[in-house]
Amino acid sequence: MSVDDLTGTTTTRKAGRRRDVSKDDAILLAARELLAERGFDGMTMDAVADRAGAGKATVYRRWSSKVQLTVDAVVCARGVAQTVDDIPDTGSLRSDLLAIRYGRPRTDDSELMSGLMSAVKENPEVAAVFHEQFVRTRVNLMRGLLERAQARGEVRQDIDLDMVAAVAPAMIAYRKMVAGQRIDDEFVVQMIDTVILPLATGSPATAAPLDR
Amino acid sequence: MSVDDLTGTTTTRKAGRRRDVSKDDAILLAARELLAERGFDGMTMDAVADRAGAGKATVYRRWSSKVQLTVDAVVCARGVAQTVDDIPDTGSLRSDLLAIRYGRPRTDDSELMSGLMSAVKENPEVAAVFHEQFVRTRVNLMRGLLERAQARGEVRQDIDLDMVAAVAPAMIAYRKMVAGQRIDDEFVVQMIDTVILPLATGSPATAAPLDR
DNA sequence: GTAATACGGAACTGGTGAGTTCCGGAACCC
DNA sequence: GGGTTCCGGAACTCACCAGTTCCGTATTAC
Repeated sequence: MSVDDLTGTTTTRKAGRRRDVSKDDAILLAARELLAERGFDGMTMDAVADRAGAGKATVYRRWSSKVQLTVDAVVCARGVAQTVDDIPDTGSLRSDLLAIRYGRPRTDDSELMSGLMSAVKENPEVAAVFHEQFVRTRVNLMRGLLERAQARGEVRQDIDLDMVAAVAPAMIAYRKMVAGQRIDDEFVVQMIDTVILPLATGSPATAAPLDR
Repeated sequence: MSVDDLTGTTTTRKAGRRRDVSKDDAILLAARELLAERGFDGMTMDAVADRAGAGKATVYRRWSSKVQLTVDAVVCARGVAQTVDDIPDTGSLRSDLLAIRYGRPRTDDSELMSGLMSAVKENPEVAAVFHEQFVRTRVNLMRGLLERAQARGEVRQDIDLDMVAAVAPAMIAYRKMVAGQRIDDEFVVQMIDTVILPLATGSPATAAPLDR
């Protein structure tokens, strides 16, 4: 017996080897990588354990099923820029939009996204976390930036915010997952200049204020 | 022996029960339905045979593998409106766009599309027919309509045709497959009026010329 | 009729993957 | 050291599914 937890209640400090918490991260990372590389069906629990340098028993000691592990892995993959507040107000919508892209040090999560698609169809639990992570967050961010630009008087008042906010996420997801093409800077800049800005500001094709 | 084919050459008319060609269609239809309902992985050959009222042996007598059957099923699912020429020139881009939707008696193929996504990732043969059927065709159609409207002077000359042509397919695919929402007339009309037309014509939000 | 072929259905093979169990060993508390 | 818990690894069960084979029957040409 020992008194060692923060609430001050008496607990039993269990004897024996303690669980190696660093393995949690290794397993989650392996799961994310395999999800991105091979998709949900292609991600086998053996492969996850192998890549994490763990035994399959260790994985199942911490997560009760493949679905639970998948959900946790995706939840823990949170990107950097979640809300409007994470993007400093640069004073111009164009710069704000470009700034999103540079707040991304982590593993390309559009891969993760397409890897999850198959699981979304048949698993409501995965679908829920997927929707929260990859749909709501992105559209909300776009919407926030548009509203901020509207407040600055940069963007028309009469646009359909929800519709316009969905354009960029849709085009990026489409190019990546459906058309199977890369999302490079060139595409993103071109899309912002020829679609998003004209739509938001109502001005012509925004003849390239080239700052790159 | 008998002389019965159209070229007049002597052929051997085989004895025995003849292959029931109507079963080809039944099998292809069953495959398409199951593909749409359960996706590629969820479509089992047993289920296809069952639904078609055929034995599995009969299916394999006609298609050598699940992949081949899938490819044929998708190829045979061709929609009605393939090219610009199938859409009569109504004189207005808005009407042209709305006309696309009404040339569609067949089973909702956005379901088919999302059901195929998983197979696209890992099967190049499926990916090729998918791309031809669901990507190239749609963007080309959009591009054709835009060019026609440009020739009428209805659409700005300085827009990025490829980019703008991709917007509608992207938003529809995104809403359906990623966001998991329905594609109803309301959404399509709203998208046309608040995104596509403003983008193409450069005019404001096209204050609803309501003709429906 | 007879031989040939297609049919539906069922049984079968072989591979794969989720989840479980067991082992010898390592880490920890007392 | 002794008891306890975790570890990696391997072997296992169980279910599912692609593809094959076989059977009794139906259809056709001769």
